[in-house]
Amino acid sequence: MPREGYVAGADCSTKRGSREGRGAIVVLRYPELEVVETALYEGKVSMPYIPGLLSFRELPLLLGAFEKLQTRPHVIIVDGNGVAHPRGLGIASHLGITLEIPTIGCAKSRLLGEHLEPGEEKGSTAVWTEGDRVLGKVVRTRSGVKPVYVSVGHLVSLEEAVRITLACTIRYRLPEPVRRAHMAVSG
DNA sequence: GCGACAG
DNA sequence: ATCTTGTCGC
Repeated sequence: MPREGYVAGADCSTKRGSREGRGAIVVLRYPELEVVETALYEGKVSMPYIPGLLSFRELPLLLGAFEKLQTRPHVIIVDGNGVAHPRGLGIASHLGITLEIPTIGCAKSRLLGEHLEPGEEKGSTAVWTEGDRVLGKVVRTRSGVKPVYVSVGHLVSLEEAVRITLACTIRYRLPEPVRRAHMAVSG
């Protein structure tokens, strides 16, 4: 990720009791964080949600949204995990490998592993591990608010992942790119 | 058998 | 993820 460029956020939503799903990728100018493009895709999901198999359900929706995108982002922050996965292949990593674009995993809750509670101050982090393996970092993006789980997706270091995540977070818990993508699929 | 479990 | 009212706090 250059000092300046395009950061994107990716997220999905699905209707309950239906196979209808939506995937969105929103591109923002970095470091200004102004939205420059929003791509929304609607399609059917073919799998139920099963912990560890999220990609089978949501990756097609994200790829559908990406195909509509005109701007090629330098990095994509995905709502979900990267290498912090039972097989080391969460949806963020899967998307990055498929597109050959750097990605970061940013989950709202823990799929596996252990960690200490990060400090209450914005910017505080705690190492997130599974046995001897480092899964990522638990990051406090806002003071006094539940932290997010950041992990390497693809072609980015954990340090860069955390740095970019914090640089993209202004006044909400979730980094702007992911928050905008969430708004696009649900709001 | 019991508890955990991204979205 | 989705359902779903009021409520606590800046």
